[in-house]
Amino acid sequence: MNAAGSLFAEKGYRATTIREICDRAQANQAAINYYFRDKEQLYVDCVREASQSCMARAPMPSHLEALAPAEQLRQFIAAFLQRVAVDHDPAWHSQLLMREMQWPTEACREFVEVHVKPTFHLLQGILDRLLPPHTPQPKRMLIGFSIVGQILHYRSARPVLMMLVGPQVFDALDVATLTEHIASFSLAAIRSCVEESQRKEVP
Amino acid sequence: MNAAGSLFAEKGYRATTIREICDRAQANQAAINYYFRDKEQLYVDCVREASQSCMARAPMPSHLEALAPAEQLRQFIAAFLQRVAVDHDPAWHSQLLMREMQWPTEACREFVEVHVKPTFHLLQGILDRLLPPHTPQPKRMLIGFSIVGQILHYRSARPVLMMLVGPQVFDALDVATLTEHIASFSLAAIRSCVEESQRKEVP
DNA sequence: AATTATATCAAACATACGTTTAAAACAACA
DNA sequence: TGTTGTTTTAAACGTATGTTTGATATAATT
Repeated sequence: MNAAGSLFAEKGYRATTIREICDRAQANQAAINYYFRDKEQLYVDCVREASQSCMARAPMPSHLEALAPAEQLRQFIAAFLQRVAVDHDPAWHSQLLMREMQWPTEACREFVEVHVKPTFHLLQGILDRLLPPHTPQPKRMLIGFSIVGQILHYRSARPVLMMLVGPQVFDALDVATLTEHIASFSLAAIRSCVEESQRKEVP
Repeated sequence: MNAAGSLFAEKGYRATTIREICDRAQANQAAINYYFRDKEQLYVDCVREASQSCMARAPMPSHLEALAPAEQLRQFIAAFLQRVAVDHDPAWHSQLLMREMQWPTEACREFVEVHVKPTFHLLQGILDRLLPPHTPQPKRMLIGFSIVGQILHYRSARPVLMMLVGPQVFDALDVATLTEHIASFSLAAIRSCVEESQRKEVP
C-alpha cells in the first residue's frame, strides 16, 4: 500500500501501473486483485489512509478556548502548514490528498466531508472571535479563503515556486517562518477590517 | 487541437486517448500522427497555445507607471484573477496551465520562464514601491507569495471550494468582488509592515 | 496426519492504446 | 488530361495494462 500510494501520488492514477506497484512492493501482480478488489479500490483505500494519517499526525489544536483569538489563529496556521507544507514520511500522504483536492475522483467527497469542512469551520470560529460581531458572513468567508489560500500555496504551487526562486531558497522556508509571516500578514489585514467597521460604527 | 486541449485539461495526459480526441474532433486517428508527430507533441503544442492565448487575453496592465502604487497592486490583482479565476472560452486554456503548474511535465519550464517569472517580477516591482526601501528581500518574496496564493486559490482549490460552500455561493463570486477583497486585505497587511518598520526606524 | 481454508505465484487472457501502413481521395499544376 | 504532391481513411500491428485462472505452497483446524 505504501508502494501504491507513493506511485499514485507521484504519477497519478492512470499513469501508475499495477506492475510497477507490485515491483516496488516485491509482491505478485495478482496480489492487488486478491487483497483489494481491483486497482480502483486500492486507490480509494490509499486516499482513505492518507487522509486519516495526515489528520492524525498533525491534529488541529484542541485547546484553543483558553488562548487569545490572535494566538488561536497563529496555532491554526501552524497546524495547517504542518499538515500541508511539510513532507512527513511517508511523503505521499499529503501529495495524494492534494491531487484529490485539485482533480477530485469519487474518493474526494468523503475527504471533504470528514476533514475539510470541519477544519474550515474551525477557522470560521476563530475568525468570529477576531472580527466584529456584525461582520457579514461573505466577508468572513473571503477572509477564510485568503488565509487558507496563502497556506495551500506552498503545497499546490510548490513545483513552480521551486523553479521561480530555486530549490535552496524554497527549502529554507520552514514552518515557523511561514507561520509567522502568514499570521502577521493576516492579522494585520483583519485588524484593519475591524478598524474600518469601527469607523463606520462611531462616526 | 481544441478537442485535444479540452480533454487533456479535463482528464490529464494519460487518461486521454487519441481515439477520444479524434472522435470529438471528427477526425481520423492517424491525423494526430500526421500533423503532430505523436501524442506527446500534440500535448506540448496544446500547452503552448494555452499559455500564449491566456496571456494575450488578459495581459498584465502596461500603463502602471502613472498610477499610485496601491492602485497598481489593485490592477495587478484584477488582471491576474481575470487570467486565472475566470473561465474564458475555451475554458481548457487556464485549466491545462494549472495542471502543468501543479504536476509539471517538460512543457512547464518554458511556461515558467516566459510567463510566470516576468509576472512575479512585475509584482515584486509593485511591492518595491509599496514597501519601505530597506525591506529585506525575503520579506518581499513572502508578501508576493501571500498575494499570489490568495489569487490562485480560487483556481486550484475550486472543486473543493465548490463542495465547501456550494456551487451557487461560489459562482456568485465575481472578479470585482474578489479583487476588492484581496487588494484591501493585502494592502492593509502591507501597510502594517510599513508602520512596523517605521516604529523601528524612528523610536 | 488428514483435511480444509488461505495465500502466493507464473502464466494466460482480453482489451485498450499509440503508432504505422498502404491504399484511396483530393488538389495543384504541366 | 496526366502527373505529382498532399491529405484522408480504414485496417492492422505491436505492445502495455488490468484482470483472471489454475496450480502450488503455506497455515489452520479437526
